[in-house]
Amino acid sequence: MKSRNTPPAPRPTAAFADDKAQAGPSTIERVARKAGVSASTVSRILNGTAVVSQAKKQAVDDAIASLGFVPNPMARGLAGGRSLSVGVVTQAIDSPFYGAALRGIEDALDPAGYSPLFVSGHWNEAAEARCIDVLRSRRVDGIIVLTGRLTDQALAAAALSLPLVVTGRNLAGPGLFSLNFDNFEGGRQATRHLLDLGHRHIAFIAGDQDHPDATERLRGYRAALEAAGIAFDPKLVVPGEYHEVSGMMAVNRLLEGQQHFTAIFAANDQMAFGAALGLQRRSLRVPEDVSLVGFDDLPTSGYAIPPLSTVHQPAYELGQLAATAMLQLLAGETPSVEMPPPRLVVRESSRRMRG
Amino acid sequence: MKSRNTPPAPRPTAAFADDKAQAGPSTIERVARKAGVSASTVSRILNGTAVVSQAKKQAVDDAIASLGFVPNPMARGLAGGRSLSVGVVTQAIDSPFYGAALRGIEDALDPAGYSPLFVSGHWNEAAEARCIDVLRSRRVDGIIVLTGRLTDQALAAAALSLPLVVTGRNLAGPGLFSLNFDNFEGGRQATRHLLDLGHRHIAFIAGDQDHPDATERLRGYRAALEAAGIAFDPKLVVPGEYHEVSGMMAVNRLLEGQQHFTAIFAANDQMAFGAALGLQRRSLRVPEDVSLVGFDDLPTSGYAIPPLSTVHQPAYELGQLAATAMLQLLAGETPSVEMPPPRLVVRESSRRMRG
DNA sequence: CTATAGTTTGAAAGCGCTTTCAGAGCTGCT
DNA sequence: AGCAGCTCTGAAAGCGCTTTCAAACTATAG
Repeated sequence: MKSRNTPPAPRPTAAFADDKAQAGPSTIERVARKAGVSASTVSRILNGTAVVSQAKKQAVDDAIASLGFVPNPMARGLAGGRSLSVGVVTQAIDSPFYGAALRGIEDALDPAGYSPLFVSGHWNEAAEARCIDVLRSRRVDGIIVLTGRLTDQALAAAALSLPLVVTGRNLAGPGLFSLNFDNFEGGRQATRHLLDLGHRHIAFIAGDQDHPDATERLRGYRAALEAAGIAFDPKLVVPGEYHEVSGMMAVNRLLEGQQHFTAIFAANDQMAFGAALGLQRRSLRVPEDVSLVGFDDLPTSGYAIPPLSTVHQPAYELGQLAATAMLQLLAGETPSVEMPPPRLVVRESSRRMRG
Repeated sequence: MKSRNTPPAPRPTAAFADDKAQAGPSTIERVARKAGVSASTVSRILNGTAVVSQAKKQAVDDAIASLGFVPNPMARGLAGGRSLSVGVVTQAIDSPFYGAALRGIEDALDPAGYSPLFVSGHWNEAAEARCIDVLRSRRVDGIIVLTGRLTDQALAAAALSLPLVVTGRNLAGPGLFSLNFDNFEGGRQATRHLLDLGHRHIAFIAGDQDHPDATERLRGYRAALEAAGIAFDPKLVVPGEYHEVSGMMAVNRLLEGQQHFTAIFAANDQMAFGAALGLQRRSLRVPEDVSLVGFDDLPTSGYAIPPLSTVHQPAYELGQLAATAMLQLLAGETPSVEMPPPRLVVRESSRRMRG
């Protein structure tokens, strides 16, 4: 039979045809031999690629079990042209918000045999672009981008060569799916809540205006105000950058600007914490003097002092849904997932206006 | 030249020997052809495996650049028997503490060409054991276990087949390295700080006693007390479970037990936050009525109300060091990294005893 | 009982790389 | 000049799997 070139006598790779459980790591070949079939058949059973007689299937299953065989993902990837892994570009793996999302992704991908590959973009466009390259070089089958700063075009371009799911945008295209939380509605609900409590002078600590989430939340704030017949006052809106310090500085700015307000809506919880601290430093109490509402509902928000009223963002579900959408994309289907609506969680940082 | 078997005419795989930049993804073969050398030479240059003449190296480098060639990690892994990836078992990818450590790992592994594979064990022994299996099935080259509940034997056993670095233990063995923070000293410093402020009745909210970290912190507390000539009072020690609620319940327990105390040392920041909330609910102010010290120094601890005095744990560095140790293990060296000593960060939750 | 259309199976090629192995060029010595 | 001892390079085998392709059966029809 096969007779490759003879010159350098091929060394005997598997000299003995014994199917004793020799120490070496089990290969598909070993399983095949033990079950008395060919490697192709084992592969077919493993992947459900073709019909195989019941008898052989049983024999192979037994052999797999007794050998404790686990297919080598690298060989699989190389031969099959797929890596069974999906890349995840996150902004900060150490943020409480993204952490939960990552867990959701992990949990949704696992049952499908896919595994996530996390890389962090540190809120930086160039770094994110690099992340995409890294992931591509690792031959991932698809990429999930959690929010981020990349331009829509950059994303669309990436989607040309690889299925892509992105959160925090509204984008569509071939091999591209986006999953967006209703930030507008969330902002509206938070503001509406303060309005319902009788507040008329509500300050807003905004997030980075380059970001759709941030601008949407602001839009929600304005919409609620408008619906209540209250004029929008730009002086009550101060910029922030989504972290604690900027919340604190925003409060200082508000106070130094002599603005009158009885409530603050911060575009995320971290800024709300900073704001609370800033208020405390000026001897203003939450919620006695100022009501405070955040956005995100971080795991710790319920234990802040005082426990923070906030708009719940289902980070874990977001991750799950993104991963599910990716699996659908990978299967050639059109994703059919949808984000749950925003939900306000009222705790103790907001209360009815005195008086 | 070579004449494989003729029967089923081998289809022409690369019929033309043109080195025009054909669309297909670039392979080492294409680079070789373009540079006018053999694939082996390219591989040698890529890996620095052998000396290659300067001229050829230059030609190859140019070819690589112009083709934008990136080696396929799967082929590499398959051929080389290494995956260039290291598994990381974390407890909760969404915990602020672990998140920072993961970032440290990522940063340290990257320059060496290795990439991390994160899986979470959810503080559950069985889940962690499964994680190890998953990682093994993904053919990682080594595993880093961040704390966790696995027994020392289980870890030692795993280390037999794969280099292993584990944090929060003191273990050693072939292919096993452990990296431990000095929790005893941290506990001592925190307690000592309260003692220095004049407190004599210091309660301790303990962590899970199955955990070395927790018991060590308790030991530090006792040691500091003893050094100050104060008798240890078991009634001032209440159990907790490292999360906010348990801190709150601990305070309730203390108060309901009519214990007299003017300060609390919580075995981690999350419990300290819970304790602060519990105190507030009983109208006790921090630090006016009760001083509070935590342990960990989470990113948010500086923005809590009041900003928390705590023992700083260098989570990011921990990750970096663990990864560095892993790289050394992988290189066959004996790891030579060491954890920085504990450092107390004094903020506003602790103050001198009145009177 | 033979031609025909399915089924089920195995051989072998190949995924893109690493790593022997041996040959080709040189150098320096006798 | 002749040969040992280097250094540098290419051919080819092989990592463990998937996937044609064709052979071997089996069932159905003529």
